[in-house]
Amino acid sequence: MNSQSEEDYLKALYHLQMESIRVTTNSIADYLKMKPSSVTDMLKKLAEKNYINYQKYKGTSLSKKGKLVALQIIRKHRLWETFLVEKLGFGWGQVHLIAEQLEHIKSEELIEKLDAFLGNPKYDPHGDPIPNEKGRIEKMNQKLLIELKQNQKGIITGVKIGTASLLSYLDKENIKLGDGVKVLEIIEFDGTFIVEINKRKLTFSEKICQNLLLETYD
Amino acid sequence: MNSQSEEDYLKALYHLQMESIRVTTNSIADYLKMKPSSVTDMLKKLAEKNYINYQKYKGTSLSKKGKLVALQIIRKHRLWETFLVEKLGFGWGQVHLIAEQLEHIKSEELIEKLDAFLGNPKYDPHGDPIPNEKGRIEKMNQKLLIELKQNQKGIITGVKIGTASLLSYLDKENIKLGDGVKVLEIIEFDGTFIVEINKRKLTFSEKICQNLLLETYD
DNA sequence: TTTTAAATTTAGACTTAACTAAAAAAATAT
DNA sequence: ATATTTTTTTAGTTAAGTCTAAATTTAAAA
Repeated sequence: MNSQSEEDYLKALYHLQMESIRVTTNSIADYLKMKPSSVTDMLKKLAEKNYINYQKYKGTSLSKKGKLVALQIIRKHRLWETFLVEKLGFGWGQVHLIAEQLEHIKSEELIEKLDAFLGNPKYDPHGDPIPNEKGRIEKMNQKLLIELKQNQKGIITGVKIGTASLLSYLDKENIKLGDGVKVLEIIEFDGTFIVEINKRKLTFSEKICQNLLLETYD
Repeated sequence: MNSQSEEDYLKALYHLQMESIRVTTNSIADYLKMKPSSVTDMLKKLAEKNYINYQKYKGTSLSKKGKLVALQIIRKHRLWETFLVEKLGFGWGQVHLIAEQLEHIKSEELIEKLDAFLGNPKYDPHGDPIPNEKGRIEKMNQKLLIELKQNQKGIITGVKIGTASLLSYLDKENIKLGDGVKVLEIIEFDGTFIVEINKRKLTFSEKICQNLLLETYD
């Protein structure tokens, strides 16, 4: 059985590995808001348990075993987020901290029953894919809004970075996952997009377009 | 903010206080499967925080403040148990250990939304009352089956002690909360009850009758 | 009432997971 | 190629929550 702390490290490792294969001690410390010396201690422990490949001064990567554990925690996190939004009516932005706690609850059966209760969802409320019990993730054909050309269409599937301020802006404008988007016009001068969502005409800054993920038909 | 361990002690104190007002160090140690010396340490800490009234060698009782915290944890525990049984389809007997973990999740909003989602239930799947946000518990007029006379009727509301073997027996016989019971006959020799439940005639040993709680009409 | 037994507390040790400060290794700049 | 800076590790400390063993207090028995 793994401690909460061990699970947090494995999850962090997984996320940091998305960016670069070799993960440094400092980047983990940054991510988890801890001191590098604490990270070193834990890395030794995780290496001992064969969850990571670790060599002094050389950085770290998840082993197959460690990656599986990380994906199972991410699975739990995303299923709980889905529950909180779909069933309890929380907003996009409010669920992360709670799911961060719930993901550590120990019970295989619980998570499989929760999965079934939610209808075996493939994606969480932020549009991130939910790994299956074996850690498999289904990738989808996603693009950022900013990559689209005039008159192209897509369906909102998530955000690139789930900043609270972005999520609350989307909430306020009543924009949800699954909403269809059509690019009406792109203003060359400043990269602003004029789009249509739910029959409403909206103006998105370049920064917003860099953060909205869409599934496109192409 | 209270630690998980502190919460466990407060909850234990509450349950032990149902039996006798002064709770002894050893009884707590027994209940929590810890050593008495560990209990003493924690009692000092809880006294420091004004959650309990504690005098060396004299036993303990919950303060008003401590009782409220205990009741809020019990509230969470019972709401989660209700969720697990009603929504996820767990059986009576399987939910305790999972709820024991879930009860420590920190979020006022979560628990209020969960409560609403469940339809503000008054009783959990074991028939135990669910305290409200302020720690108020509604008592009901409950009797043990063994207290009934011939021809009296009642509705099953819970069990006195939720032993796994009793719960699984009830599951097997397909006996659920809310089922009506009528006492057809009491065998004087060994205290066996012949009862009718869902139009079926069943024989209950004295021991079972000592553990089945009913709401009666009198 | 004195002795013995049981309950409780104290004292000191251990584990986990954090920390600070200093040493060592690696990377970068001159 | 050497000096300097940055990164990483080591060594030692701390806090929470547990433990064992010994000491103390209270309760029960002779």
